[in-house]
Amino acid sequence: MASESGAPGGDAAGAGAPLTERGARTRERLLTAAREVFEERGFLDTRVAHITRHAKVAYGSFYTYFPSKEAVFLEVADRLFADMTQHDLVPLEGPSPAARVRRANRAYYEAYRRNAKMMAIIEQVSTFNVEFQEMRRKHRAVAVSRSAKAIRRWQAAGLAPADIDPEMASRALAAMVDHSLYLWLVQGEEPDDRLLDTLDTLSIRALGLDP
Amino acid sequence: MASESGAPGGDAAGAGAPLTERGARTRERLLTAAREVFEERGFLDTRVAHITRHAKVAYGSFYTYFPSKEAVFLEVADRLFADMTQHDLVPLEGPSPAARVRRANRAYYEAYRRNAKMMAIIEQVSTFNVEFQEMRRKHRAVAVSRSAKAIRRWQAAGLAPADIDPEMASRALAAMVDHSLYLWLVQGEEPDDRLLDTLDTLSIRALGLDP
Amino acid sequence: MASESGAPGGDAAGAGAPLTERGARTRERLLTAAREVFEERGFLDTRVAHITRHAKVAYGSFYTYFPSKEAVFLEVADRLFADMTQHDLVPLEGPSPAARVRRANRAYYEAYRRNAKMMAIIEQVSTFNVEFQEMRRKHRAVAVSRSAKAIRRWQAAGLAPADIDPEMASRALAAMVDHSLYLWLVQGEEPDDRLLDTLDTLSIRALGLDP
Amino acid sequence: MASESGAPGGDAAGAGAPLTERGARTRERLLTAAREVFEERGFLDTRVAHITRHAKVAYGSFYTYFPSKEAVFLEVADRLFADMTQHDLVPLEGPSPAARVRRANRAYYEAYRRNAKMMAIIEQVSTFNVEFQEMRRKHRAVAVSRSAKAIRRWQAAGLAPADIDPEMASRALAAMVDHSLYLWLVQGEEPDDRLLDTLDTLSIRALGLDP
DNA sequence: CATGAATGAGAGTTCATTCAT
DNA sequence: GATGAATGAACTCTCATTCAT
Repeated sequence: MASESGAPGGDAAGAGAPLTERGARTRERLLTAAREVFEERGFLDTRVAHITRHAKVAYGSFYTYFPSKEAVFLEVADRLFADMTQHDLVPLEGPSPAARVRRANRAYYEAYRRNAKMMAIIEQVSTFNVEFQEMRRKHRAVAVSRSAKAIRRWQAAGLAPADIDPEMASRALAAMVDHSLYLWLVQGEEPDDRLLDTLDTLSIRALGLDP
Repeated sequence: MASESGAPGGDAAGAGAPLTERGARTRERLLTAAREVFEERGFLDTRVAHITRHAKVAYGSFYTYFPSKEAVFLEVADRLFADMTQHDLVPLEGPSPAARVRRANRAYYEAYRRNAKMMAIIEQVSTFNVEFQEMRRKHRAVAVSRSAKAIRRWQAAGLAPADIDPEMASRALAAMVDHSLYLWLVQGEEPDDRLLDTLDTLSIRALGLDP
Repeated sequence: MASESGAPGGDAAGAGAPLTERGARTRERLLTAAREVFEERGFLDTRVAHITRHAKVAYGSFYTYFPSKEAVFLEVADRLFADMTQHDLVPLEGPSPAARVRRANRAYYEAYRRNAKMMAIIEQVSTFNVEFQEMRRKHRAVAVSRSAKAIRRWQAAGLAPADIDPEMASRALAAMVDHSLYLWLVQGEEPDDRLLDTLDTLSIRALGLDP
Repeated sequence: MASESGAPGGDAAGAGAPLTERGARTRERLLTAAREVFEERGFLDTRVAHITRHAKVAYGSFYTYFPSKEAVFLEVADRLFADMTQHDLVPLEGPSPAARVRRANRAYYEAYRRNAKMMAIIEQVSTFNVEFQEMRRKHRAVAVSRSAKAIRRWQAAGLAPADIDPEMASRALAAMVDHSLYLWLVQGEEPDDRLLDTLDTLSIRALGLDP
């Protein structure tokens, strides 16, 4: 599956990976073009012809590298998720739980803003493509369980109240941040920069952390 | 708003409201069938033929009452929103802010569960239909401003901390509840009934209410 | 055939003629509306619904009086031809052949102008409806043979050169007048009132008449 | 003008000019088939499927080269007009005005007879397609102004009476010839070879030329 | 007679995918 | 590999005509 093989050379696409230098370049051009076109028109309104035209590649060449429109999208999304979860790799150790919540929220916000257009399309595809839903579910699960682990640690250290369910709380708060950003940055809900502060404050209060 | 233009009596282009009893029945059959088919297959995979077959009317009869697939959907969604927001009309006066938050969350949950399948489709359509996005935005705005007003009242009464932005907080918490239910009831995220309690607890804590 | 039964009460339409006073009025309303709508939108773009709406009559009532869209059109055209050929009945005796040519041309022009919109539609229908072509052919034949007879008389009286074929000449000159008016009044060819004088002059010269 | 936008090389919306030899052949097959089918069934009764079947190509291939039925028709008509006006390029210098009128009439007659079936369809389309009306108007204007210039020259040389309006006269006579041929060759008016001679004679007499 | 709903055979157009060169 | 033509199953919407009330 694409989520396991983000790097070129994997067998994500189902079509033979390019062996030559030239092939690799063409494939790359198609991927870049695909992302740009998807962002511009959405998945549904994107035609394979749009992608090849944008990539300045022959129509037929598309199918040399990708077995279908879904396949390119999956790979584009894969790269995006790599970018989105990169911040998680940053050492989460820091001065205080509250500070770390704030930092994580901001990092996610930055990543979201950077990829807002694709996030919109990802949301779109998630509504009808089961394979893709599964991919998202996995990504979410990883993030949620990481947060849950942190909460559990804080509870053990007496920094967070014990009556909170770590899994459920991280699921709910992730949903809050994620969807708030979606409504703001994708659906164009009236922008308001107080929102970010509010998300921090609510998260911290909800978890009973010392601000 | 859709409830004014989509309802019988409007003069949507090319389709008219039925003038006879019989026509009204056919229209109703189509609406019911439409909802059932949409729930079954999603908006994109629904064909007008599916709807008419399900309603046991001729293909062409569909266009006697609706100018397009989008139009029936809008009307189906309109009815759904009416049902979803009905609970808001319940008097919000109650024993305590925390109790009222719980009650509102539960009411929303019940409504969501009742309409989960359609909510999925509504999410789908929202990702590509601008007109429909606007309709949802308005519904959200109404709900959010109502919650904000409540928060403001509680702040004035000293029942909630003053440093919370009522608008932003209600936006964020609505997003939390809404999206958590979406991931659970629509996307099939591993079900867990602790989630509901967690949503209540987090909401109440986040708002600094006395549990 | 419609051309033989222009008056209500004939069996032109194939549907029973109206027996009651009320029926006659409805039928009349439909005929008037039909003409107006045909003139406005052309035959092809006219829908039966347009006609009934315009006549403020129920959709189904149309088929009480006319078996098809073609049938109303035929009857509308029939009335029009009656108006167009009325002027032929005016005694053609006059001071001189040239004067009579002029008078006939002007009379035709007046009639054409009066009915220009319908003439356009008639031309349209003639291009695909064989039955209708035949109707027009008959009308033309009558007019042409009448003119031919006049030319023959003038030849016998020494007022026109004998080397002209009366039938062919009247066919050709009728075509000239008819089509010139068509291009002018229907196709919107740059209007020019010198055209009428030219038609007279050319007709008279072509027939070798003393102006 | 159609000859600029309809011809290969234009970028008519949705359809492109073939880039390969093979594509050019397919396009040509479609054009030929289109003309044959149009002649056989008329514009209105022609289906795209008829054309593709006749050309032995897949249904969809039609839309590789033409954006619509109208578009092929425009291009077929364009080619026809090129053929119809070819004779105008023949040097008009000749023994006498009368002889040149005769020659022009005969050349037009030959062209008309060669293309009679398509002329019928062109007439049909002209009655409802505005774009196409404009195209015909332009072609007519060119032909008429050329004749008018000749008449003017003859008047200057004293070969034609000065009281004739050259523009109007050439419009009227063109209408006469055109429509007479139309009624004969298209509408199947009783054929008569005296008609051609009569058209010559009337034209010459009408213009006051020395036979 | 009047009314308006019901019918369903088309027709044009799209576009992912396959294939020939 | 690259190129672009070829394919044809869908799908939506129209509208003359028929029918039930």
